[in-house]
Amino acid sequence: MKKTILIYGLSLAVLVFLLEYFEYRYFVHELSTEVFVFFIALIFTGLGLWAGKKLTNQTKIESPPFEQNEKAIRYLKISERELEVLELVAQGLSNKQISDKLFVSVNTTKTHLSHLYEKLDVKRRTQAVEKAKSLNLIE
Amino acid sequence: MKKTILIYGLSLAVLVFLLEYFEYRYFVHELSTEVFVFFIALIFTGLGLWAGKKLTNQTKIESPPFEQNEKAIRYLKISERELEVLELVAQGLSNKQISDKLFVSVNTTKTHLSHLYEKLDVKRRTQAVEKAKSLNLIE
DNA sequence: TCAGGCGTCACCCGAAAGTATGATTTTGCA
DNA sequence: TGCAAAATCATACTTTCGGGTGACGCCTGA
Repeated sequence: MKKTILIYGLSLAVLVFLLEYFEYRYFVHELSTEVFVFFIALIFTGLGLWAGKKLTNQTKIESPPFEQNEKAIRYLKISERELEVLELVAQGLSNKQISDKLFVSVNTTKTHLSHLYEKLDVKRRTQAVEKAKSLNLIE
Repeated sequence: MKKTILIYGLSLAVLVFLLEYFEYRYFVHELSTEVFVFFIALIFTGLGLWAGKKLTNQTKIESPPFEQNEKAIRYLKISERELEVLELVAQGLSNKQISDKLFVSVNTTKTHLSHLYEKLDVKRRTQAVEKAKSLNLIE
């Protein structure tokens, strides 16, 4: 980001300098002002395109990692443990497998899930996963 | 896309015309060439940025739609009906709801699902959805 | 200090999901 | 036309889920 802006600024300065230099020394008598302006326009359009690409690319790499995540989780009052269970459910694990992974009993997992269903306002685990993903709670 | 290019071209033409017009008539004696070039650079950088944004946005809307979809489905020998069931499962519907939606009995839905599990090499519906999405079979 | 949230666990029960097997009809293709 | 795959349904059985209820210890903030 900073680098992009820096490069853009430098290019701008250098180009302005060069163009003026050549304008004064050689071109002004041979080329019309239209052509001069055209080249400047062309070059800076290119620079704009390049800078735009850089900037949008960066925001596209930086933005995907959640945002609403935390906010929504807090709003829904979903606890740490519940979120862990939710993530494992989303991976397609059974209650038993989740329980083993978290070193708790199946009953505990089921309790967490019940609370999750209530908070997410769903009835089944598949719906919970669906909703959680759409809310960017997980993945 | 075409519209973007058209607008860009028109803006370019109009600006070049205007700038030259003003340059000759009024500015050339009051403003330095540096300032003139600066404004042109600024304006065309903006145009470049704008055009770039438009173009990248379009490619981002056009590219996502599946590719491996069909190929993978054929490879896994997943039938029409099975795919329908799979999609409904991914939406979090129960076997009963799916059956009602497809006007078949719950047993039929379960049969389709069994076949799906076998073809996808999974044991549960949540895993099936997980795998199907990662293979771009659905969504 | 006490209420309330969190995490843990248990038991019960009914519903949903999944397995296994077999049968019939439809359909596409050789 | 005939066969294989697909689609349909059924019956029976097992496993997993999910709901409801209650309980216990821990920690935190009022």
